[in-house]
Amino acid sequence: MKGYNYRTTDNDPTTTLPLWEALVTDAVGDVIEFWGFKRNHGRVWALLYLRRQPMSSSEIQEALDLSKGAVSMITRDLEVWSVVSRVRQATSSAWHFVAEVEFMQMIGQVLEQREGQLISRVATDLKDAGRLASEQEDMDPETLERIERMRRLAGMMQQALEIFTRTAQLDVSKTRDLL
Amino acid sequence: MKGYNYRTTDNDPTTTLPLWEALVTDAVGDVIEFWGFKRNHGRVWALLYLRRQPMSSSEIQEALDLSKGAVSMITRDLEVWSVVSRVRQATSSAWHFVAEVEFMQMIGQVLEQREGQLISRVATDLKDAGRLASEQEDMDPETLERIERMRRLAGMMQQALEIFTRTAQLDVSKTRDLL
DNA sequence: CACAAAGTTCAAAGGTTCTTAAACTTCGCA
DNA sequence: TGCGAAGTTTAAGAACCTTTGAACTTTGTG
Repeated sequence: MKGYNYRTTDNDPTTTLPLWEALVTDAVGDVIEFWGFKRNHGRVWALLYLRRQPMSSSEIQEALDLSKGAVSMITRDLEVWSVVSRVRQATSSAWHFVAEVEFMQMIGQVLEQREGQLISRVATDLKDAGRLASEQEDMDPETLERIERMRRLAGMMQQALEIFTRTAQLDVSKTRDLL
Repeated sequence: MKGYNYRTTDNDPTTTLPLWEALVTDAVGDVIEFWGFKRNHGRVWALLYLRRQPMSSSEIQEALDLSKGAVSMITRDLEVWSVVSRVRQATSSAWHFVAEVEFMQMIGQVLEQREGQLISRVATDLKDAGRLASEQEDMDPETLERIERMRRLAGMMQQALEIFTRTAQLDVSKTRDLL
């Protein structure tokens, strides 16, 4: 969808990350990007989920070829969304991160939030438009009807999207031990 | 979501387009942009739908403050997607455009196409990753299990999205005379 | 406390997408 | 056929998003 590529070094990344791990992290990165998040959000989560043991920022940074700042920002996002948590390791003074498994929940939450903002604004604007149009002198009633129909269509989209997010979450909880 | 603003002239666009029309076209533009299309696709369709009579390229251009090239490209897209059609007017040698009403159909089609491409690629990559990982010497079976679980999650997303697109189209056909 | 390591922030760089303007092509008509 | 209007294509540029890298702040430990 976006396809940014900021790799500055020409080093083969497989020298630090096995191909199979790269395939998995990139695949999850693609999926998460499709849903409107950043590719690296998915890559970091997938790496932590695969490794199954806490990783430090610098380990993540090296494995995925990211900058220190990027790892800081991405892990903070993932933590806010509750899909990653921060733990202490006895052997090190640095924070380590582990993957949580509630992945669809994050997607559903953010989609519903985005959708809500959009639809409420659109509904307001279309209502205003209808009011202003009806105040016009030589207004065709058919035009007013069309505005009203668009308003209903927007509401329908909202319902459909709501159904989707609920279904997606339900499917996950149905097979709760999937991840 | 995107929100580009290339308005070069500082002229008030309401001098050429009544406020209520601008509200409607912008609202539809916002919705369509949310679905991954360009804002101006929605604006042009909404204008044609509101006006209820064929409009020439230059009329669209002036009403929505677009360039000649932009109108050409946008109308071509809309025509390919069958949400706008091109007609001849007796009074003019120029093509005119009218809005079709199958709006959700276009969204559903394009979503399913995008989704299909993505999911099939992800499925392939995760399958490859699982195969490569299982060929490793000291591979933990639990890790293989996690790759397999991600593969299943991807399939689940596909199903959920499919349900959504079908539901959205179904809702429209149920109320087929909505628009 | 001091200092070193870890973590955060943000201006600037790098990359992608969209729009425009101008060159180019096609179409309608005399 | 030749001309002008209509329409299409595309290189250049504007706007936007993401990442980086360095300065800055916080944290842990002797």
